Amino acid sequence: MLDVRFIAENADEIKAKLANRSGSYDVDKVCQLYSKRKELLVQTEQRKAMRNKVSDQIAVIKRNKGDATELIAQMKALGEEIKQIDAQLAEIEPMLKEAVLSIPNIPHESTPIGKDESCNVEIRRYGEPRKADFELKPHWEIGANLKILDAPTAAKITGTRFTVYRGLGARLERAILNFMLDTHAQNGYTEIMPPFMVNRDSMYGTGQLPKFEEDAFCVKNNGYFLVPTAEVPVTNMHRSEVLDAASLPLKYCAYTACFRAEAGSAGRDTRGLIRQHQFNKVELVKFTRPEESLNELEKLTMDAELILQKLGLAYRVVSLCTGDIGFSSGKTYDIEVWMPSYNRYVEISSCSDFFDYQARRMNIKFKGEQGLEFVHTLNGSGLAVGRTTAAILETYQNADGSVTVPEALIPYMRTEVIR
RNA sequence: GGAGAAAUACCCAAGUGGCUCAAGGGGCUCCCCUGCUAAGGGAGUAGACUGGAUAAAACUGGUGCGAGGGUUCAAAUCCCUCUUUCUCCGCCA
Repeated sequence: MLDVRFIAENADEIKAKLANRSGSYDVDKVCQLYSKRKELLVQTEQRKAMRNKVSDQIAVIKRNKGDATELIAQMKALGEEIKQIDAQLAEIEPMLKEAVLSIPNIPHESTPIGKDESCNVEIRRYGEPRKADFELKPHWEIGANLKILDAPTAAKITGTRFTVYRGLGARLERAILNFMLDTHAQNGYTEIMPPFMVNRDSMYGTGQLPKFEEDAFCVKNNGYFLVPTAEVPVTNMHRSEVLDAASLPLKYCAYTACFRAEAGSAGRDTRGLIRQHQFNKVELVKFTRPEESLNELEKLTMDAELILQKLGLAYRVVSLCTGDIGFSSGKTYDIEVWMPSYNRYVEISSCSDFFDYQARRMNIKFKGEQGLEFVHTLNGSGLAVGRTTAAILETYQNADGSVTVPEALIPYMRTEVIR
């Protein structure tokens, strides 16, 4: 979230910057509630100061066996006033919080301005899209033919948008995620295996709530949420902490299954591994000093790209425009892998710099030269495993229906061909 | 799931309604003493978050004893709910 005071004092500037985002946001509401709250706060605090002072006097009188009936009566009346004002405050506080939480991050000045994804800017490309002298099949057909991906069985045991991986398919998925974790660990990321369920506070911390509740799965028993991404548990590890400045930047990588309701995407990407209710992902998370965060975003993006390079998959990097970046993000690079069945680049990683937006929301600070400051948080997929599997099957497919295992994965697969 | 105990500052810990706007240790920081080290002596160690005031400060208010409510003129202290930890029982990969 943004600083309430900052919003109140820079309302016009903020409105102008948010106008480049998609959606509309009620900055005025924040300002109104803020000034109302401030007014009430001054009133109640003056009365509390009085009460504290007189209560001390009463204590002295009582100790000297004097009569304080009159003062106690006065304080009783004052207490009623305080209670009334506090009740009004208790009504306004959650409204103000809600209003502030519903304001998204301000796009960074280097984020291209534009209304939707057509205004995203391509930064660089790597590799060549796969070409072949036979007709390339989509991964769901390759997977079904090799009996390594089984959507009908998943539909039977669970429902649509789930997949059963079988045999070398299951091993391929596991090989990819192990390869990703090992590679990131070599680049200085500490491996984390977090809970796959989180509480409500964590969902607020990273911004999935309150606005996007319908996208998440909630467990009926205890109100926990299935993680939509490892970003949620991993970033929240340091919620309400003061980090050791010398330890920054903190770098974590984590594998989790990710669970998404995919509300509003009915009919899109219904075949294959591209859009599932449950998918595997390795996530990269960083906590940095403010002045280093943009540079760390570049490095994080390259760390994610390294996976695709080692796997020999063609991709491009795109800088998302103001209309397309996520709610909490100030700047985002998407990495898009070449997917032959789509005949275009498909998102496989989203690397974002949240600046101090999440840190303020989660109260994560470090002790800097100027005293306590909010850290900057960043994260990016490194990478979505299911989509990587899909890209490998399609890119490395052979005319006979078999799939060559990319060299980097052979130690993990213990075979050179899936047939 | 059941029963009991606990949660106070960096750590340990005292404190059952008003001279506690939290005692005392330890540790840490600085200073004194000393040729150096040890020992000894002194000072500091509740910050954090919010307000008011100011050109900016100095100054000043509120909240803070696991979290949130309540009782009271007044709560670390009494009551309720929740969380976490420990002990025992049950269940269990």
